[in-house]
Amino acid sequence: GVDCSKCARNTRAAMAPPNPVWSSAMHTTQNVADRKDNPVKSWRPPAGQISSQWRQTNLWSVSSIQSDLQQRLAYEFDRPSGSEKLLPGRTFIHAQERKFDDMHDRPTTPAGMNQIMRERDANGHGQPTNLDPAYSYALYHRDGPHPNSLHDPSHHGGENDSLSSRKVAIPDASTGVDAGFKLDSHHTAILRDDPSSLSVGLPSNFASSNGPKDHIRIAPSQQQTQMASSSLQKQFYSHSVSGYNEFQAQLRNGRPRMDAKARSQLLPRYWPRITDQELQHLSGDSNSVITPLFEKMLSASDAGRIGRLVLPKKCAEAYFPPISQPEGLPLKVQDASGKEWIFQFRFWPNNNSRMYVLEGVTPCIQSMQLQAGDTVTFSRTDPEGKLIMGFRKATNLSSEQEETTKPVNGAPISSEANGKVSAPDSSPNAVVSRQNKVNTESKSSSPVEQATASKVDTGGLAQKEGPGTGQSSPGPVKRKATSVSQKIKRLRMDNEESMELKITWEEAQELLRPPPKAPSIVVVDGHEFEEYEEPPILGRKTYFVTDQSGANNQWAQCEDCSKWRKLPVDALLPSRWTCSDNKWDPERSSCGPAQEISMEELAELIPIKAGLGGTKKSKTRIEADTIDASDGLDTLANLAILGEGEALPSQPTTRHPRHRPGCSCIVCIQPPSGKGPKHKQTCTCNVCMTVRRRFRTLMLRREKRQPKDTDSPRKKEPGQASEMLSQTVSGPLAASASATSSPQKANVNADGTEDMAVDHKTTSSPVKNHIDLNIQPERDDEQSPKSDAAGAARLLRDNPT
DNA sequence: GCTTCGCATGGAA
DNA sequence: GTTCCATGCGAAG
Repeated sequence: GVDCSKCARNTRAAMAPPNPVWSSAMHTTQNVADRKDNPVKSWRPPAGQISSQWRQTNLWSVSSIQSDLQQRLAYEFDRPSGSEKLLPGRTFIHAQERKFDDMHDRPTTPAGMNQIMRERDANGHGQPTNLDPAYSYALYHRDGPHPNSLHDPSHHGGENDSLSSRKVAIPDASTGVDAGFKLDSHHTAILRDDPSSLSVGLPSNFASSNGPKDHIRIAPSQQQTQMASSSLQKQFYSHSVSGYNEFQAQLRNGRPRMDAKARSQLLPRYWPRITDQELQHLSGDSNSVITPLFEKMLSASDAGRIGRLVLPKKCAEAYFPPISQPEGLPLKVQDASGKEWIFQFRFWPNNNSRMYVLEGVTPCIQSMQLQAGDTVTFSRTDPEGKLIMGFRKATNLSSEQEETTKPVNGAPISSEANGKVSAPDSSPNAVVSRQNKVNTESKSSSPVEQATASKVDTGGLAQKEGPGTGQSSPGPVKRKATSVSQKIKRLRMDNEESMELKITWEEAQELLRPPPKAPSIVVVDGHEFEEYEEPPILGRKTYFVTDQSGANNQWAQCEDCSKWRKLPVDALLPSRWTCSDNKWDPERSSCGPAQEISMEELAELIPIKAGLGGTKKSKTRIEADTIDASDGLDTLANLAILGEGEALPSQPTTRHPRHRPGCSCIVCIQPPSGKGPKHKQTCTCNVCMTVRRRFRTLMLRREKRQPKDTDSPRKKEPGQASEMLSQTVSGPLAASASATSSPQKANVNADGTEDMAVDHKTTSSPVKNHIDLNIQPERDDEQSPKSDAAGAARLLRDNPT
């Protein structure tokens, strides 16, 4: 609400044009050693100060027109919607750059950023500016390798995956969601006939529609992230990409303000993720164009007292002036408070390459109270060409919070800047930042690192060594911590996106329907894959039940009249579904006819609707479940809201943790109330086998808990447990099946309480005992006293008698 | 003995 | 296998 689009647009951010033409002769030759501890206060660009000279002699700035063009281009280039647009005039610029490239002796300069420029030229020359949201959305996601791409494949591993992975975009946002299936050829694949595959895909009815043994394999957990993120991205970019709020939200999410090709060249950890608030703060009242260049998380060495900040090679060569001598050049850098610092930009020969460093950064780092793990950002102002150094504290709520509210160098930050700060907790980054904080704290818990930190803390300012980066700590610890830090950062990048839409993948799964177009069957390694050329679409949420006769159905609610209609299990409903769409039951193909069964009966069938229609409260719940599914994204969002609501402690919980309608877990496949055929004692079906395995686990655990209680009759040998099992299990349905799928029965014997008692009895008289079918081995530790065997075991332990 | 400088080393990408 | 880069370490001041 406080964001000002006007201001934001003034603070133009841009993908940095790689290395403007630097000239070593333009830089001050003052001995940095003499001045690096004396930051220049109130620096004004007198005759040819570094940055302005860069610009004045920059071949990019041969005319004011071009300068203006560059500003404009910079802004457009940065637009998320135009991230890959190429700009008129770039041809000339490239030509100049190339010329410069040839002129300068930079023997060790790799392809680096110059390639980026050429690449851009090749890709985008002549490409018209196109701000069409859909178009730009597609562009934003089309990060796949370009035919002319020179990017290093290594840049696409790990950290970059979430951003570079190809995704399937659905043209019509109202009918589907980009599920982000990461498959070649933009295809969606469904694995068939693989009993080991995790059935977390489409609802079971979908499987049945495609063959009785079908399973949906959703391979990587990344899908959750991608689906959520891509959904939101679509919201942002497809629907109102030009709106500043969306833009701002995108920025808060920390996506890099840079060209996709630049991303492919620069390691992701150096992508500038500067926010508009930061930019606004950096630019102050001027109308300068702020061009984020890169950022770097400070290592222990960087933040230590040595005063050397190692610069990423490609960043240094791309954005800092070229240097041919190891001594390098003094660089003036302005911090967010306007204070000028002079660093020595130089390099060390290293393995036939160079290692670029900024020397003399200690005072600046200390002034900013930075430590290892924090991030410094480098930007450039246009047309002044000043280098701006910002920072982001790793432990603070958000970067904009940090830079706009915390005094820098003692200088209070303007209220204007403060006014632009959004509520930290409302932004996705808040969560992420909390994660960072946790990470930092956890890392600091290392005694070695703590000791190191205290040892290093000898500076005038409180300069504690950063988390896990004590300068003198043993190598392995330190390296490991550094690695962890990087991995955390990568995780954060993923999480930033996954937090954009609070819906779990499992929840989303319930809404996914196969695309209408029939799949082709591909056999890979003996497994049949259904390969869809289109991603799944969002459908209406339905509930899959097995009625008292054992028939499988699904139930859906009419969007108009809210009546529930029984449908065949293979019915695939669109996101908006009404009785008139009920082609399966002509008698109830309009809103007129009453429901086939009462709400009470329906409540019996739909476990998640605990107390459905039975109480006022439950009615409220079912009303709440009548979500507006007019749009797929809305459906997801509404579902997310519902999911959050259901997670509230005050809400009645279903008896099965994370129980999902339509799932095929041991609990959910049970007929309600113990009805239906009973399994034989020798049954080896999945349910019975699971029950046996669970029982064995339970017994083993109990033995571990009571290892010294040798007199206890409950102590059993593992073999005995198995033995008992064979005596005890007479089939899952005989074993308290009624407890498993009927919430209404939750308070009676068949629930976990009884299971506890049963369990207890089992130890003394196994033959008579039953097994709790609610118990799921993978959910041992969940807190569900009524249905959780672990809770039962705890009760048993606490009340051994 | 301490600090700084410059390069070397080796883990990670 | 190569490159990057965090940091170790010896030499010099």
